[in-house]
Amino acid sequence: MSVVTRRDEQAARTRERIVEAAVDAFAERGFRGASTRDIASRAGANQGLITYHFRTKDELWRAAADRIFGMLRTSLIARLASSETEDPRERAREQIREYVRYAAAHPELFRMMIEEGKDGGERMQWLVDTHVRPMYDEFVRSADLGDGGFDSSLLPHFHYVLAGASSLIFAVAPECRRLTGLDPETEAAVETHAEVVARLLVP
Amino acid sequence: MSVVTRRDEQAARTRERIVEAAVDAFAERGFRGASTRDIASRAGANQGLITYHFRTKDELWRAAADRIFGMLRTSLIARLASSETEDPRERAREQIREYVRYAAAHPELFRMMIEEGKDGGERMQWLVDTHVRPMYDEFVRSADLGDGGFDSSLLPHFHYVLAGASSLIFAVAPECRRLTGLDPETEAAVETHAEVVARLLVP
DNA sequence: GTCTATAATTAGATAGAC
DNA sequence: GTCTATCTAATTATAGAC
Repeated sequence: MSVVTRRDEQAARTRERIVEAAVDAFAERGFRGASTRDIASRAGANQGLITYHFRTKDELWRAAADRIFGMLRTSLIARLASSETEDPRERAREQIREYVRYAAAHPELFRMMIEEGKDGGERMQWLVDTHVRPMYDEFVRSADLGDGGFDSSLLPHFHYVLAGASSLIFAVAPECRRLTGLDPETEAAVETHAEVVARLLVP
Repeated sequence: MSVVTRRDEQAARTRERIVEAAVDAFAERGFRGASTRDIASRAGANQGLITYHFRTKDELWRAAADRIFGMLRTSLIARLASSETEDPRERAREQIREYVRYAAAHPELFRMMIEEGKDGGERMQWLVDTHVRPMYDEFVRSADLGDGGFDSSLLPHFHYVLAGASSLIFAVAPECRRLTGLDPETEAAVETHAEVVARLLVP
């Protein structure tokens, strides 16, 4: 049947570069603000290639979203498996710390959630159904186990408290630097933020 | 000198309508995503009028930002003055609840902070210097007084934890509805969220 | 002051050479 | 596969009639 040629590999690499450039561009400027010409330029490729590999800007956006959320999922799963402590509260804290560390390393995710979540458009619906709901279900499950189960009607509130408290400082890192003088992207700041959030949510 | 004519009043009302439409449009779509034609259309006015009243899209954006942050400031000051409890911790909680209520009523503010704070552009710098820093200074002052003063290097973290935890659920209300079934814009949900945030931050 | 008409850019998508 | 050239539509800002 099909044979993987050198040309196929080169094309796959080009496609990858475009997706990575798209992740950055969409996170920085949003769907409308990012232009396919700019994305192609960042990837060192031609604008026509975007049409060739992805057909439309919308499909390119979906490929970028797949990449962002796929990375989060594998990262969280890896850490969950390697947890060593027995105390359920300390385990919950470590999970929160890991979530904060990911938010620091990948502010794109939070920016994309805000960008699309604020309106009820098709991209938001696709994002929720495809990527956010599986993660939210996991959050609900671990919250139920971890704390002996509190009023489940509070879970949506806790979810958005956790997400907002963990991510905002990294999503607006340039603002944080100018406003407070603190660079939230240093490792020390990330660990401090992780500890603050973990201790507030699991006292 | 100058006399306020009926025509002046009409012009002032037109200007106001344009500013209000701009607040909505910029919050929904960001600076790039919002078009002056759309803003004029929402205001029931002509696109040429934006140039007449504001010269550029950038100046219109500044007028919209002035309006958003001006409303927050007057709202918070009014509530601070009317506080009745003596217990400093309960006073701090009431302040947080009021912040959450404002975030619920005006998700535009949070959306604008994210939209501009994520890059280091001129609009972010103007926004921080003009509107955010005075509010942050007030936050630092009241945090020092309220809790007998903790490590001040943690203040930036607490600030962004408070802002993110309070605002995210309302900033992405359509997503919240689809993901969890909860409509965060109902009064009951707002009060629940206010209580959750206040109790987490001031146990 | 408010409007219409339009100039100058820039966008996403297409066609076709190589 | 990758590129250049181009089409159509939408953008901000301007010019000028009323």
